[in-house]
Amino acid sequence: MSTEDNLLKLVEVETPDDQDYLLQEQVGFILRKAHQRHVSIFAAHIGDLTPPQFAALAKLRDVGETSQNQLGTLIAMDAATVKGVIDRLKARGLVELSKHEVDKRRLLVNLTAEGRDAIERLIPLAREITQETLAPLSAKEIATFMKLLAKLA
Amino acid sequence: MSTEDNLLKLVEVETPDDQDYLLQEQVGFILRKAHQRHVSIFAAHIGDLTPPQFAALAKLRDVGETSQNQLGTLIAMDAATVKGVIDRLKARGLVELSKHEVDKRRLLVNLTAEGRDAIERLIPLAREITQETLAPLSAKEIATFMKLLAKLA
DNA sequence: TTGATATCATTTGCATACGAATGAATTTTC
DNA sequence: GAAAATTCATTCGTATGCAAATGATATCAA
Repeated sequence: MSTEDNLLKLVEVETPDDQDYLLQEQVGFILRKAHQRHVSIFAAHIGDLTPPQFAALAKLRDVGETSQNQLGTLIAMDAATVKGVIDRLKARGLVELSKHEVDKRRLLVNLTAEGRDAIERLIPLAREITQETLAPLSAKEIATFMKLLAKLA
Repeated sequence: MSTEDNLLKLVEVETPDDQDYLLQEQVGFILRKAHQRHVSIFAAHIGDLTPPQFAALAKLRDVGETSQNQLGTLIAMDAATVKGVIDRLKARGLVELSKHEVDKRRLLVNLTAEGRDAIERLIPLAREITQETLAPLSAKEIATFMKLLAKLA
């Protein structure tokens, strides 16, 4: 290999050609597709609730009554988004709202009896959703993948 | 360990307790967060274009003129979604639309000169976005993660 | 104590994302 | 070649998702 060839190769390594950019190989693009697939699997198992709605119910079950904002933090939703989700759950009678006695800014959210029934009933289906989402991977691959995915989230 | 303990353990393995369900450990939830983080990184590098808009431009650069539907397939967007994306790109003069001469159903989409300039200019930034998204992982971990993620998408 | 800051919630505006319904054009099938 | 099925695109309705602006309340600091 000539000196010029080596120089060319060096340049190539440090400033990749635009031809090299393949959308289908970028993390962001594949991440978006993987998420889409999961949402689709979710909808096939749980038709009458969205993943964010489910997340709100599941988290309320874990922590009990909290403020709307705090719930948003726990399920990674900003204030504007969580409001819409809670509004819809309230309209369906799955959660109830009340005012914080001391701090009048806070809007407390809690499961209703019906909401509690719903989330208990749905958790087994959620397990299936997780399983089906991970079905293309072996048990060992799942462990590896979850560890790395967690680092990126 | 007593026979009863063993029985209990067996039952537990096959029908996990609802207490075991932790939202923060479910693929779907973490996938959503990882995607959110990526979008946030994207926005920090490329403020005037969204990831779907970028995907449309990048794919048009790869394949040249295509129908709107075909483009949607290539970038994993349904017909309704891709229409909105293309409408906005058209309004900004980055793509142009024309009718297919033979098949009158099809709406052809292509980059304008400005659109081509834009995508060429943005690709280096997109490389940085990919790098920053994957920054929490080592080179070896990146290879493993991308392989497994691709299986899920 | 009051003035500055921070927090909680709401609203508006914009951009995906997708199911379902519709209409137009093409292809398949018999 | 006509009927049936398919494909392409649009529209509508609903649901995230987030930035930015606003208002109410709470906390901090001088």
